Amino acid sequence: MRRPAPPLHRDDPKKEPLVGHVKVTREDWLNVARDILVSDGEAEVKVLTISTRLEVSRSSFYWYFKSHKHLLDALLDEWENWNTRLIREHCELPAPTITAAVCNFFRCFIDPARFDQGLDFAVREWARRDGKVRARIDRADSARLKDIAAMFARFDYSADEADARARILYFQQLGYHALEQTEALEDRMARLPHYLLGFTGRAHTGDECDALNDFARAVLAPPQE
Amino acid sequence: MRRPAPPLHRDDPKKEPLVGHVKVTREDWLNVARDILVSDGEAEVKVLTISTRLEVSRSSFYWYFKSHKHLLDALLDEWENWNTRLIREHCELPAPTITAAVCNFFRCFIDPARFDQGLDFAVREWARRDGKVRARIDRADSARLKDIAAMFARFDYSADEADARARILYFQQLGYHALEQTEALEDRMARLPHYLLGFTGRAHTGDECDALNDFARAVLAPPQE
DNA sequence: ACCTGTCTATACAAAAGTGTCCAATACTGT
DNA sequence: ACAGTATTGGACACTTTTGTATAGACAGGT
Repeated sequence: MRRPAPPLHRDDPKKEPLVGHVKVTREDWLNVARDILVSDGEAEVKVLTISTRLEVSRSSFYWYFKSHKHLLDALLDEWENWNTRLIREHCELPAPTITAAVCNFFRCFIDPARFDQGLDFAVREWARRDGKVRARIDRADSARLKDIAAMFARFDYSADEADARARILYFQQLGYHALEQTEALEDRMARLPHYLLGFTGRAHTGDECDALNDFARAVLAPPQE
Repeated sequence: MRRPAPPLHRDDPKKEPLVGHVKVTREDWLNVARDILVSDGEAEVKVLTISTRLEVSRSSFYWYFKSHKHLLDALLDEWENWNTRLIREHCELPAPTITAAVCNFFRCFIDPARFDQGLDFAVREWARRDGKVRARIDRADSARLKDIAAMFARFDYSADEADARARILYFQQLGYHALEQTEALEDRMARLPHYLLGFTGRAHTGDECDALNDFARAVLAPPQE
């Protein structure tokens, strides 16, 4: 049914003879794919779009990646390894006080060369329509919370207290929206000690606006009785 | 080039004769489309998907909507009218004090039957890859901020102070992520008075963790000098 | 000069999605 | 029951996108 392709000739003399043409690598495909993922979302990560931006033929893609799905998997691997490892490293930095340690944690997010917030949010959005991605997000969140809790535990907070403060810090960083999308995390937030609930934004029933007063105090101060 | 379709017969006796078959309306198409928009994002709002869920033929769609694009436009109109009007109405509710008025504002978001946060975020995500949607989001944000500022102004805050507090309240409600996606709003946040910047999360450079202490005080208290 | 492995281009196939046409069907009023 | 209108289904055309087959181009070693 399928005829063999006719012989091909590079018969367009106007076309650059590839002199000085920088070779496209697997990394290039990944980088452009990641850019599109962050700026336009997973649905826009298309083989044709990337190949056009790289100015190579679409089919070259299949030399580097088995399929479109394998590219997306590679992006996910990259994201999970990089972002989660960065948080762990920042949490493990030596610090004289818990306040200094929390500041180290913040620095991880402030420097765009470190933690890639855009990528993290893009993956979170992706997870909304893909259960497997959601599972990886949840796993990554668990790992990160564990690392942050370990940071508090180094300064003699009890396991429970360290855990609660880790959730608050992480939530504050991700913002309300990320939490909305991550049911597993949301469930954990719902079980926070009552006196720490105020500034999570969940306790704003109208009578408790004042509860927001306690952000830094609640995170850094010793536990109440 | 196109042959006329052969005559058709409903020749499958197993098929329900549509007795008791509730007629599908334009509203039904819109409702399912909105559900998919909220749960899976704009890219998944497809004619075939909706028609399958409604258990009608795909082509029936074109009786109610001129095209796929017209459906998306209708969803956008719905969103803009409903959510923005709700915020205005809550801001205009009579209240004895500014604290009570802010609590009214919060109620709008707490009750899921009122403001549809999921829809708002879905539209914000959509806006990331569509300039026209972004323009409508920005217009809606401006209108909402104006309404919130008017609420503060009713309690004798100056125009500038009312405006600053409106931005803080609205930002707190949308969360960090929504702000990230809305350049116009972000630009306005950057021009807030310095003494109100602390708890926006933008000032966490490490030395200023304590600045978060002032949430309710900054929003509700009289201006500092 | 020739071979070999690596990368790229063209052609083809197939699937999914949108939009159009028209006949079939359901509903409404008489 | 009948006619006319509103709504739906089936076939088709077109586009976008993924995936496959195979030949061409190129660089380095022999």
